[in-house]
Amino acid sequence: MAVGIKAKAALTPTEYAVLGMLGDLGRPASGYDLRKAIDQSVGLIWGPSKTQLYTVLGRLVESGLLNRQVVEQRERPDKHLYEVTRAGRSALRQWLARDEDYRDLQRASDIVLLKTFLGRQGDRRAIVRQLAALRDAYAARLSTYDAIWQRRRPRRNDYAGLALQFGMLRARAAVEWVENALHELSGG
Amino acid sequence: MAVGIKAKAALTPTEYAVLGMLGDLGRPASGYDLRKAIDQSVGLIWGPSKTQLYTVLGRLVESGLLNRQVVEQRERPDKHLYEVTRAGRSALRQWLARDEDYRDLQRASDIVLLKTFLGRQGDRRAIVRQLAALRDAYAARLSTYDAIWQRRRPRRNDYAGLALQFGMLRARAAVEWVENALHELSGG
DNA sequence: TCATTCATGTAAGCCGTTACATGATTGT
DNA sequence: ACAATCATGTAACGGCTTACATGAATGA
Repeated sequence: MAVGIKAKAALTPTEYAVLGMLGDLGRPASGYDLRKAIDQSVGLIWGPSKTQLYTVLGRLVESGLLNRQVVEQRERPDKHLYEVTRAGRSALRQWLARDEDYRDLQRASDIVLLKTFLGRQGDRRAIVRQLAALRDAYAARLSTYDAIWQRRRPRRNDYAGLALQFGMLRARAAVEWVENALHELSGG
Repeated sequence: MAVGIKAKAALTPTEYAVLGMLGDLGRPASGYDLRKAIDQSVGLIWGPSKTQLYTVLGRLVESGLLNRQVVEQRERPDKHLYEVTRAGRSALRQWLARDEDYRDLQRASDIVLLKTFLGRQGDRRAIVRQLAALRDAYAARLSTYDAIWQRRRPRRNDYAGLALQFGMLRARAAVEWVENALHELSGG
């Protein structure tokens, strides 16, 4: 066992996103670099604010999931280069394989999407399993929506009805996407 | 001006959700009642946890947006009945009419959806305006996605590509829904 | 006998946002 | 002369989650 390192049971999704993004880059990067990389890719799915990024990097170093090298610079603040440790890769892989709680569907969906984005760093079957679970959860949600939709009487300017439709559309889009993703990942 | 009441500049979306839900019910309700009502309706869009609900109700009373009556009960904890005040209705109407920041699209989208749900308590044109803005923001996001999609080379097990597709699907679904909603609200 | 309904909260803790701080170099 | 790029953070604040607490009545 390693000494002097606090291994937390689980990290926040933001921490995994940062860890995963650094792993995806495949080379050491500074917070500054990382931020730019994130903005152009995962950022659309999951992104910490600028200051959060630095805080998170610090936390990950403390947990032993990242290595930090300090590169001294003249006339500039020192640059910190971060690299994923073996423990970091292991933690990421475990998280990628761990099932989510699908009762908070919005949250679960965001997380599974993030996991999919980082999927090549983990076990394909685990991702597939979670995608299937996500599909089922959305399907269940869809029938909930349908039930509500049925026992609703039509009215003019039906704001609540419109909001409901949005939920249904979203759920349907999610199911479609998952079906397709499963096909790509199982067949390919 | 009212005395002894702290009027905050703006509330959190959660607070507006609670305020709006209570307004939507149209009758005084306890936290307990409210929670059940929320679970079956807005809950799918926006829902505070159980304890948050009580905290929020307290805050809204302090701000003068809700009235609280205590109903004494034997053998049970006293029941607190909440009712929206005139100031509360006014605050809700102002929020429903206020434009959002669409740079955080996920957030903006959730909020506009919530506003749509509560729309009948506000000015229809303001809702329409915000829906139009949301559509534009999603359209912009779509072209961002398209640009990224174009300059991406095909590969096997393209996890990142799958995640990207999800974003695109979602964005397209959102645009479609908004178009339809605008049609319903403008035409009706 | 055990879970559910009714009915409310407090306490602890933490993640994340916003504002503030520094400062040289390079391009317009 | 001004903005952007590079490069890092701290401080304050606050909302939200999770765990804990109480307790009678009712139905399976």
